[in-house]
Amino acid sequence: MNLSNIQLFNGLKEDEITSLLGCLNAEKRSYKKGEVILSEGSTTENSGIVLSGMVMISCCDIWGNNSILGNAAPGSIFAEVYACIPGQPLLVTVSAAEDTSILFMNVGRILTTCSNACPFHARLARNLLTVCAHKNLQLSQRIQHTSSKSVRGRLMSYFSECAKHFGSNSFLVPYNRQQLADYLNVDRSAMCNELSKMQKDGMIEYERNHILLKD
Amino acid sequence: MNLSNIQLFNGLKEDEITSLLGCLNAEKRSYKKGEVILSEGSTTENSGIVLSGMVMISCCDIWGNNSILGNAAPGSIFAEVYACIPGQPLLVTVSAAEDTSILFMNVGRILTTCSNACPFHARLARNLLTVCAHKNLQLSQRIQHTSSKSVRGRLMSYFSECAKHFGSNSFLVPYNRQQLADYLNVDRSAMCNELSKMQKDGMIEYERNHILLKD
DNA sequence: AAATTTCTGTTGTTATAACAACAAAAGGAG
DNA sequence: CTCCTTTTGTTGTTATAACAACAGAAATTT
Repeated sequence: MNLSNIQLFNGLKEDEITSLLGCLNAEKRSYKKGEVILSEGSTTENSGIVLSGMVMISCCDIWGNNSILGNAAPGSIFAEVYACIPGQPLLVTVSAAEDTSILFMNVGRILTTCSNACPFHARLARNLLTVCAHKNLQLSQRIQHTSSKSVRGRLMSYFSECAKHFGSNSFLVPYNRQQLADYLNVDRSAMCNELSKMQKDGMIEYERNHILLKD
Repeated sequence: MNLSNIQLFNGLKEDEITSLLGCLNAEKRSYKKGEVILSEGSTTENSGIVLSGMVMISCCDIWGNNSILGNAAPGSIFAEVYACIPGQPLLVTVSAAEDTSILFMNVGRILTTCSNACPFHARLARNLLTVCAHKNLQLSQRIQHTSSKSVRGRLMSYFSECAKHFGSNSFLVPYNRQQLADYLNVDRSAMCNELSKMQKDGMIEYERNHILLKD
């Protein structure tokens, strides 16, 4: 992952980024598939940037209902909200969906101390706001995708979004079946069932994670 | 509504706020109950601050499923995300839950033009980030409250949050039954039904919008 | 105060999603 | 290649949420 392709560092030059990494105590860590990176209920000063692999952001209620809020692919940042609100316990758990390496940094520092020690702080703060706003949109979309009461409605809402995002009716879903079910808050087997009905009805064709949305 | 009590203006003095309002083309407007303030799909440069009344933030899919994402009481800001991402069409509709007055302002301006023309811009930008982060948490919570597959689970998740927020097991719900059902994505009558069962089971007592959560 | 509208609670029916259990396929490890 | 694990698809049963329809209460209007 090239650091200059990261949303958070948008508009910054390589050497400026290097200098920032020092400011923010950047530190790289690796995780095996399935490992928990940040736990619901804990606090953190650090946000993470996914360098490689993939992380899932999920929450689990006291009855054991697991819900996926979203994922973060290489280049994406997570836990930036908690960097902006010091002391706020995490409402979510972040875990590695596959072997993953993360760059942690104390992003919140740009909001408090030495706001002019580094000349690029202002730009970083603006980027952080943009990232935060986009996260907001992602959450709104996830809410929209679960607003239908039927499994089919939820799948169609999500697939339509995917198609729009990929600019094609043919796309790859970044979740396996269980994860997709947890994202849409439905039962996996009911969802598998509905997928095959939708294929019979000619709405979609699929082969594992590859979906083709018809007309 | 006293402007110095508004989150967005946190840490600013009265006269500084007055000066800012000029910078950001602030403009006050009033809406009758039920009126649409901002429409899904449109774009806006303006964010709104609720001065009095209440607004609902909702979305409606192509099949007519209406979902409430949240509300904004006096002092709260809405559409700040769209101020941070110029040109992004609204994913939601904002409407007046009762007679409401709104202060609109071009908040996004602090991110682009004249970032030093006004000495309070930096503070405002920081506040905006905080507000945005809090919105994020609200959306995460709304997702959590709909993660249970049962109506009862959703109600309990929401009520627990209310009790925590009010610091008491006795609290007022800011939604009527239909709105609460739309917030939790369940059928209203099924929800009413479940409420009375929960009362029979001794989990809650209620009288209209006043809820008492037992033990 | 009367009339109208909106909101809330109730009931019964029906559709459907959850659940459990299993078989088949795919992927990895030795 | 074979064994083992994980993932996906399928089926049947059951619980439950959606839906429709209505009555009573509350709020609003005139």
